Amino acid sequence: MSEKDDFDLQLFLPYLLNQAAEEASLSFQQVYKSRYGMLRTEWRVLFHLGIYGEMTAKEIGDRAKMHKTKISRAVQKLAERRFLTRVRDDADRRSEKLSLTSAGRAAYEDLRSVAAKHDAALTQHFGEADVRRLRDMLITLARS
Amino acid sequence: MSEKDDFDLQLFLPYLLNQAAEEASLSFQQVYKSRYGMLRTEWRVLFHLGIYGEMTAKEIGDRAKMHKTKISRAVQKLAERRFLTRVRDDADRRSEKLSLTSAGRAAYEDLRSVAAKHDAALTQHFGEADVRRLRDMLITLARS
DNA sequence: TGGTAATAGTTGGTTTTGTAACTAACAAGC
DNA sequence: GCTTGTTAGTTACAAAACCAACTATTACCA
Repeated sequence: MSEKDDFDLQLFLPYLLNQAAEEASLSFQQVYKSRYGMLRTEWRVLFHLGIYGEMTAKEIGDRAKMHKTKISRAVQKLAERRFLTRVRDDADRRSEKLSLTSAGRAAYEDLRSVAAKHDAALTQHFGEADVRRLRDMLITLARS
Repeated sequence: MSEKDDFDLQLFLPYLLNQAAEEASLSFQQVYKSRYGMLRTEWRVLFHLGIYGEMTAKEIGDRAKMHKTKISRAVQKLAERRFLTRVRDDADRRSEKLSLTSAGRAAYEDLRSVAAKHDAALTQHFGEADVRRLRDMLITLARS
């Protein structure tokens, strides 16, 4: 029928955020998928180790708000591909210290530069102040 | 290792958008899931029909950028629950005109009011101009 | 200490998604 | 009309996510 409802789905923040997130992730996804056969959780783990150095699965999960089963499987994949090594933590033998191998670091550095370029491309049409404000608001929304 | 990398993952737009989208969707998700046992694709289809009235699966998919298999499954679920009816289109007998039943409309109206309140809650800490600019930028990102 | 509870991480089974092939209907050119 | 190509929607199989139960270890505390 043609009577249009007044609710604007396109402006509903959860919907809009999702559409933007999906679109924004697409081109980067193609790179880490085609170049390294990675999934989203895997590049995220890779990046955490690349950026922060040695971490445990728990620490990564806390920081990225990802469930431990996702992390566990991503770590397995990355370990199989020799992108990271796992060393039992002597201070707490339940957990393992994860860190990148040189192959892992090379992959990270490659993807990091792709990510930086991609981010710049995404924001190039906006003013600098707007982009700063956008990120601020997104951070606030992500924390709430 | 403790040398911190300079790349800031928390500011990387695809990552940040995803975190914000997930967080922002959470409370609304709890409602449509607990109250109607729906999945994301299902409330989206419901909303499209609620807002725009009679549509075909194709039209919904185009507008929401969702794959036709997702739509097909969501439509099946909603039809089983008697939230919508499917009438073969005589002008093009491959497709079906979908529209909400009164039960479907009631569910839509209920969720629409939840959505509106939720959206207001999400944006309440920002200024009006900022929210407008945020939505504009997200729309741009979603389209690119 | 010893016993209970909490935590790090893994595994198994179910649900959901993604992909490709399929059916039925339409379209266009000859 | 007939052939070839396209499109709407479904289905089947594979990949991935989700959730709950499990092991091993540590923490708490009487």
